Amino acid sequence: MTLTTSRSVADESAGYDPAAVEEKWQARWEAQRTNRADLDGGPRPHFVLMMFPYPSAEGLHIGNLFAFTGNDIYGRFQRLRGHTVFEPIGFDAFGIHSENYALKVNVHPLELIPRNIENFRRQLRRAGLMLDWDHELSTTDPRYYKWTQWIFLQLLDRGLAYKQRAAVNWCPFDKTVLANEQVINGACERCGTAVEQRFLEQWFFRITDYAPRLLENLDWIDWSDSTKTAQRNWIGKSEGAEIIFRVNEDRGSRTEEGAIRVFTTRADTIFGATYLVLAPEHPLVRPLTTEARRAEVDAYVERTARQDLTTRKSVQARQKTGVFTGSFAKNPATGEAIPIWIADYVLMEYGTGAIMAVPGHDERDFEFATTYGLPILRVVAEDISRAEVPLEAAYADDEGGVLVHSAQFDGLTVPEAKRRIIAWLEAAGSAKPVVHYRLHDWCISRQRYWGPPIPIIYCDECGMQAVPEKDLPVILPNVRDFRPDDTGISPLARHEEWYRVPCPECGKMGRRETDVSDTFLDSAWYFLRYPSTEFDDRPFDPERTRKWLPVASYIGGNEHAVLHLLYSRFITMVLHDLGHIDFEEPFKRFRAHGMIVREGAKMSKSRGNVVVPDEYIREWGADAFRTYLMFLGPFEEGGDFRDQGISGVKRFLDRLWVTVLERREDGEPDANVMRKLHQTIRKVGDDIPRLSYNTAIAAMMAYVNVLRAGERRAHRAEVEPLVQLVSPFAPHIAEELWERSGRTGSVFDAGWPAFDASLAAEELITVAVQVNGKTRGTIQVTPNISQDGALAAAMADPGIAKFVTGPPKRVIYVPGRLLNIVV
RNA sequence: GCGAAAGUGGCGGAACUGGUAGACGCGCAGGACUUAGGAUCCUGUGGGGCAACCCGUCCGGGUUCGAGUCCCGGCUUUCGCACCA
Repeated sequence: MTLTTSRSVADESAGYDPAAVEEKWQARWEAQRTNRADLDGGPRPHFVLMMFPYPSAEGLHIGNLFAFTGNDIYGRFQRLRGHTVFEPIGFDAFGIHSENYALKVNVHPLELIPRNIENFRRQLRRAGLMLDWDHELSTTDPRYYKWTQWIFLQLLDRGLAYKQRAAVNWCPFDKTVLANEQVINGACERCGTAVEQRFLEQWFFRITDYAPRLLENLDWIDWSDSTKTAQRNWIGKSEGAEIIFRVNEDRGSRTEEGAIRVFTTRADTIFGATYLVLAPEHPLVRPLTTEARRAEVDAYVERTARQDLTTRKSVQARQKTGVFTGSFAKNPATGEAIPIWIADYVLMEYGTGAIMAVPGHDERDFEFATTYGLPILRVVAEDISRAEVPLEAAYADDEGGVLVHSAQFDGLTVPEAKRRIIAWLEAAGSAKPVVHYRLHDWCISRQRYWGPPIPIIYCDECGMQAVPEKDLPVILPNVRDFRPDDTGISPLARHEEWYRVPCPECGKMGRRETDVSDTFLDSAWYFLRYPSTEFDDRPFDPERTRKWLPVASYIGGNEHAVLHLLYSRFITMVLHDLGHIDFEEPFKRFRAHGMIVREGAKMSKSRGNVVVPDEYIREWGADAFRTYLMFLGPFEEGGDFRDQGISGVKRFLDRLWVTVLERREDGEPDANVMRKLHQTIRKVGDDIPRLSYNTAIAAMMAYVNVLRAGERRAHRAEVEPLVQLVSPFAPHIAEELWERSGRTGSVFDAGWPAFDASLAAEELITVAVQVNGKTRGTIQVTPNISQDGALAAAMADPGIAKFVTGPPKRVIYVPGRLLNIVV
């Protein structure tokens, strides 16, 4: 990268000096409070939200800035359209990320985070975002996390928070538990270490209670499809039946222990269920194991327990293994006794932890049956005539086939058979229709230091007590020794002076809960806090909330599709149900932005190809940098950052600058130019709401090219609206040019230029002429010309007429676009 | 394996509900102005052909007057989910 010769503001014949212009306007915005929204009095409120950043030591990265700029352009546009736009900013500063970094550099997070935030503030100001700094928040501020703790208590009160000893994901590197959503392919999403299974007392939120609603609302909220699909998959609804298999009937067992409940989505295949499989952790494994099989079964159970989740769940190691328990169950459809096995491919955490195995129609069961020589029956066939064709692989199609070898159900289609067989079994008391979700309850406790303490006190007399609301916040103490250890107990537990506290009920000495809550709880409600940051006696003011929420436009990365975005929806629903807010979906519109790569490759510190925004802004200016980021490609798809490309955008801004400054005030504007102007106004105004920023910029570039063609100087009426069009993208230069056009006040209070369709209409339009579908030329005609008129005009063109070798068999005329002559 | 999206010049990318493929920009080539240019301005730029023209949107079929766009089959890439019963 080379430095362009810096020009003074005085020498402006070829361009402008972004540093001077941008500094001037950033200072003026600050002094005149241009970017502050009047939250109480402002008309037509419009809340534009961007995912608040984690204030890392490295500073703002390109992905942040890409998202923020895209959001800012949308917000500025809405403001120009007459809305009061609230564009707040905050910092997601709690969490393992910060804590691990603090440990690494050996600086306390209480010192580190304010420093990082200060750097972020500087960078965000320099980027020219229309941020309302009056409502800045940080999740680490006791004034904020007081209410994070309050939300916990709301859930606790409603029975939606509970503590349970459970198998949890434990990261041995970060030394903490992880939510299921934070485990990727059996590894910690943060450090990549293989996650272990541990049994610990943990706090959970009953998000599964909300699974149906979280799923159903996806049908009507205006979100990116990719995000909705990701949430649907994560919630993972599957409809099926629970079927009861009686066991050891020969021994006369009729107790509950004598029954195995299995979950299946393929009740239609029950005539092909030739064995059962229990998860090794299943409580019935022990009672069902016969003496003869005990040693082998115990060994297998123990082996599985030792195995870490990565290996167990990994696709590579999916060699099916299992052991026969020695017991049999009765297939309720056939009445036959079928063997009961245990195998680690059945997971205790899903369904009932037990399955009926149908090797003929399930790949996993087929593989298992093949390995252990269990019978494989065909009960579904492509059609009746193939009923006796042996299966070489599982036939798992659950739509196309028909039933065979299934007694009175033979010949039914699979969907029909599902209904009929479930009903038949239900009548006999051995089945019921059931819906299962993959979604698990949200484990929110973390055995770490850097988070909001969970507001609970344990008393030997009174048991578990919620910290009374008047005692909130429970302040996170400033302790020097916050390194987590391998015990699974929070570092706060080592600080007796903090955790010793009187019981709020009886006053005797109790002890505090020493776990802190998950960072994702902090970020699951921050948008509710923004409009109400000045109130300390309530989490969100009812008036303000009614006026500003739900969020009108939310923009963020799709990496949060199942974490932050799902949790936010859940917390919002809970607060709605508790009567605190009158809406149940937090974000009216959400759009996922794309990713920025560099020279076709992913950016990463290890590759050393990270774009540092500061450097580019210093050299090219924030306006050029913003506009370039938006010009790279479709906002929702991201783009490829190439260093050379930014010069084109800077050139565009320079040409804009010169054109506006050289404008003439006398005479009349050119009708042709005005036509292009209004076409551009329409195009940009259409493109911005759809986030098609790259094409909006292209249209403005094309218009500047029109203005600069030939020797003429542009008229004021031709350039002034262009300054308004550019302003959401390049706010500083727009303000400067607005002022230099003799206007007073901010361009952002000047409104959006009016579009006049009559001015945009062309007098003559170009119609493509095809002969037999091949384009042979164009004709210039009036827009309302008839088909015959267009045909006559085409035939008058010798270059076209020569292809018309006979009388036209057919003529197709698409008005204003195309004429096709078929001969 | 399942699900979603996408394959267009040397490159990033345009093309609304099927209607002039390649807008806009980068790069490149030539020219102007210059002591100079990695500044600025002008011109050209999908491939082939002297030309008339021909060929071109991952590959192969199809529907249509007309297909980058729709349908069928295949290939490739990216991103989710992944022994979920």
